[in-house]
Amino acid sequence: MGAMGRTPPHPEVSQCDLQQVLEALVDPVRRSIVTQLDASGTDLPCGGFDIPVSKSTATHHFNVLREAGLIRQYYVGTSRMNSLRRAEMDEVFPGLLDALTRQPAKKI
Amino acid sequence: MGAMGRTPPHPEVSQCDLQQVLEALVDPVRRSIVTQLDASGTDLPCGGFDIPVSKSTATHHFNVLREAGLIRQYYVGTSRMNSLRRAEMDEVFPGLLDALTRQPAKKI
DNA sequence: GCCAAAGTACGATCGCTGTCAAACTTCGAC
DNA sequence: GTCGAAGTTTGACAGCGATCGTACTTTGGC
Repeated sequence: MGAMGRTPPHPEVSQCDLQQVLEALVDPVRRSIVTQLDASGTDLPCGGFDIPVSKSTATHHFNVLREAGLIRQYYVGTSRMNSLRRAEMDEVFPGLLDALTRQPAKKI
Repeated sequence: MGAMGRTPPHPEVSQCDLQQVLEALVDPVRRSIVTQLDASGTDLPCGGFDIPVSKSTATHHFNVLREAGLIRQYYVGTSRMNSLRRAEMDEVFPGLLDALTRQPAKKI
């Protein structure tokens, strides 16, 4: 058991910052990740997304999303699973994710 | 009558792009402009906002907001008035401005 | 006509961030 | 134990965009 076995830090819902959430969502790749998560309705591993970037760049994007409070991450084997914190986000920023995921998920 | 007398180009509501709108709203200064416009309920001249930037920078921000479709601009004397295109935005991106202006307008 | 007020246009700068490749770590399967 | 799959870490790089000062334009008031 090493660093990979521990779950990374997640912000509390109450201390989520709108500015940080917006900066996370303004990137097309990250917004696509959120949209895909929302559409799938299930948790997905990092490799389970259709995004046009390298693995290291993907890692970066997932970190930004997690630090903003948008997703929760946990390990299952070697896979890092990603879960959309939908209900929590709706609680703090009602209507925001609705407004963004309502849009047709454009190809990026 | 010169360049100042003509109204600058405004995008149609139908051709407003979510990505562009998000990029416009992610900047704290611009988001503050939108929030102040929404709160005031009236049109305001460029000089009528509480924003911590120079005049030339302010011009840039207003241009970005206009090109994204968020505000409408027209001249009254030497003043350039700014009007929030609230209803039109609500039509294309329902809930978006609601979610953003609901937040307490933080000091920037 | 002259001047001040309100913005605009133009460069220049500077920091941030998205990107990748390469090397590394961890875990599961065999 | 070896190997491959899945991610991470690190360092480097490139491009964008927010910012400012300065010079300029337009308009209205006197």
